[in-house]
Amino acid sequence: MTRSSEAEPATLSKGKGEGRSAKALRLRDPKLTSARILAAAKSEFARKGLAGARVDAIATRAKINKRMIYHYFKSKEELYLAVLEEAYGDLRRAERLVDFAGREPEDAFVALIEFTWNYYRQNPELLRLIVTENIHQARYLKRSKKIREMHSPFVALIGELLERGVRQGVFRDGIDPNQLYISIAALGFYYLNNRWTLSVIYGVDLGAEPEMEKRRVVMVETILSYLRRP
Amino acid sequence: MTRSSEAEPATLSKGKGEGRSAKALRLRDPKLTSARILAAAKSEFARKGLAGARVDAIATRAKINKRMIYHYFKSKEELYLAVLEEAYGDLRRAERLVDFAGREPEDAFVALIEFTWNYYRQNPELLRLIVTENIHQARYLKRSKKIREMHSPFVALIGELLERGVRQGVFRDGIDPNQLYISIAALGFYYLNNRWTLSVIYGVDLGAEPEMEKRRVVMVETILSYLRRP
DNA sequence: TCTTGTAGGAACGAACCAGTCCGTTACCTT
DNA sequence: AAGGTAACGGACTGGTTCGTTCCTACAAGA
Repeated sequence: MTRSSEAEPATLSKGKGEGRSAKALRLRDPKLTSARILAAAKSEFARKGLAGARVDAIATRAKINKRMIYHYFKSKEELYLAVLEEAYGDLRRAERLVDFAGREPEDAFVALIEFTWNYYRQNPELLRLIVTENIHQARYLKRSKKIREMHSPFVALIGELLERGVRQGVFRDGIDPNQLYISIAALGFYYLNNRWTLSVIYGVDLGAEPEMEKRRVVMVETILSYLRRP
Repeated sequence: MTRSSEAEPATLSKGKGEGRSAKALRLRDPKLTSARILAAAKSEFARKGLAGARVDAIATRAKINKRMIYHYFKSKEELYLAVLEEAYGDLRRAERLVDFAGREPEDAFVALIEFTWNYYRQNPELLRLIVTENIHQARYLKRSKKIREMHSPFVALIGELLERGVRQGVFRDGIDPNQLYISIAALGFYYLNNRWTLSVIYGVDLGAEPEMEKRRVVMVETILSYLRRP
């Protein structure tokens, strides 16, 4: 019953150091194991919510023993919080990578809106997790210290862009950056998250590409109209 | 008929030696009982989601025996669907009661936006239920025949208002009523539902009145800017 | 060499929980 | 007035689920 089992565990090369060389096939890989648990948990929690998620299902999906979940994360709830933190962290990291240098305010806003839209589209699990956490009135997120440190770079950026736009005479004055960012998020988030019930009510598949594309255009136009000086 | 229902059943005290005498005291009241179950279930499902809700908790809250839940509704899931249908029905009924007669297009839109905002504020449970149902990708709503018949009167109204506004030269052309209604809903829905996590992230209580009022103003201004001819 | 951390398997137990059995009683119809 | 049915209740059950326990094994760093 030797454990030659599957192919190699992909040797998650996470850095440069890597002094061990020869032993390519890692039988024990704490980072990989906990990463696998996290990935499986993310999927399960996003799909079923906190109460609906099954720890056994996460173990099966991660192809590890359930015991390992309690080894790395103390409880179902701590695992859930870890998943949340990771998902938010990924978003913030992606936001920081967008390059707005040298763009005029209006162009920058278009890029910002489209980044948000695309990120939401490509990361449906993040949206589900946020929604789940709001059902719990952010009870778990409140516990997290990491989250509070993870400010979005977009809010400050929006502040700067608004200022420049006003100085250039293209944007109206007195817009609140926080509220604006919420509006941008809202127009995409609501659509993507609620498209299931909306599709039933309207009798249209809002997840289909033509409808999705329409939404992107409406989002951009709505925000730009609001920004422009009347 | 002499359906004298409505009368107060209230007294559930059966230990009393009080003779039966007056027939006013109803011990059995199917309508009231199932209404109580529905109300309790609405609260429980909204708070905990479908998986998180406990049938026993619903029974306790409704002050009835759990057996009655299965008497009136066949299962937890059917009860959940009944709750959803009722919540949607209430919304549609309220929408139909708004009077837009004689208003100019722009005023009518303001009224429509504010109605939506106020209704969402006053019915947080509806939002939670919708969110829960979307986690399930509208699996239960799809089963419902009632829902498909419950078209919102607002979509047709928006179509008319847009047309009149365009004819009057105050609105821009080519706006999609469906997308517009989604935008209006989105700006309020997202804020109210996600204010828990957003408050943690921003470090501000977005549920406080000054912030809520700011939101209302932003909503109206955003939509009107989009409507107005550039 | 020894210690600690990583890993798997199997099964348990206690709590929990949706749904049912079985019996009783109020109310309506005839 | 009788009889049937719908409304109700207490207690229970069979299955599930989180978290644990006991056991074995081995990898790697000290």
